[in-house]
Amino acid sequence: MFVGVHDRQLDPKGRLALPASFRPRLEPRCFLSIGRDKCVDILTSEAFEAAARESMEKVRSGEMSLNQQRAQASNTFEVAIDAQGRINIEEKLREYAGLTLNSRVVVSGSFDRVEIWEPERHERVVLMGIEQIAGSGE
Amino acid sequence: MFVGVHDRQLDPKGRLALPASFRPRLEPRCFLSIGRDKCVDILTSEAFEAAARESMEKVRSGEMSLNQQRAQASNTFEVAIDAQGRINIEEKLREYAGLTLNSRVVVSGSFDRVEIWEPERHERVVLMGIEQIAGSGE
DNA sequence: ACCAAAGTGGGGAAAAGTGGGGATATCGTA
DNA sequence: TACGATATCCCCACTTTTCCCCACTTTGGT
Repeated sequence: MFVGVHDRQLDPKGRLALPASFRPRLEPRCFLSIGRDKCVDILTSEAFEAAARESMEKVRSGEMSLNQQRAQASNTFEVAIDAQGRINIEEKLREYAGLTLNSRVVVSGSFDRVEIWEPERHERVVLMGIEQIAGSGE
Repeated sequence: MFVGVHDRQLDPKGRLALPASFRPRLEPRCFLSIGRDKCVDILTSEAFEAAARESMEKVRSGEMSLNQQRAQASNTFEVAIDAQGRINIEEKLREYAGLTLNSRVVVSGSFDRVEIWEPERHERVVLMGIEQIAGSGE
């Protein structure tokens, strides 16, 4: 399970150093995709394979449209992890999540996957989540 | 699995450089065919063989007409990949998908196959797919 | 205070993408 | 059948991008 948040610098070349504790499960390669609420998802190879198979099965059975499969596949990128534990984040994904070169980003564990966030956006969604947790006890 | 989108130039001779990450699975030769929604499908030899066998089986069992098989076969072309990783796209397929010589095209992974699109058309189908994904969560 | 590990930045080599020239094959026509 | 025109394929060359490697800085632990 992936947990915890980590502040990171997105370097001028679009590279991001993964938290050391996440690396063993993501190496040697992982999959980046657009996540819900404008973040970038990092999936392990296993998780991606399972998701892709599930989609193809749903298309075959008519539960999912071909365009949905196309959207999912064209917004997913296979990336290698370099010797320093970094990945490249494609321009398309950076744009989707509002990530700027040469600035701070938040890398956040979310149990079954890792998410990359623009810091302010992340703070907002976490605050909303905390309020819901606190409120639910009353 | 094939994932990701890649912008490419269709050169004056009708040649298209395949994304390097797709090549190992498509070499030394692959099959081009008319795809759904006016795109060109690229199939691996294995995927093509499987599709052809399935069609023949369906014709035998009466699920598919002989004319459908004829249409499928006559719109499929076996193509070689040159030393630079490029394929030739037949005029017939270019016309079907609205691809123009000397202009940009989109090469898009779709898990089990690769698709070649006229850029605007591709953007439209992906947007439709995203809307359907977003809508299905409610 | 030192050492080890993690994070950050940049330069250079290698690969990917793109365009074009020329040899070879194919077809039509004289 | 010979010839010319056309198309196809193969190879070479240039440009751009990517990625691999090295090195410095920072952090945390002993």
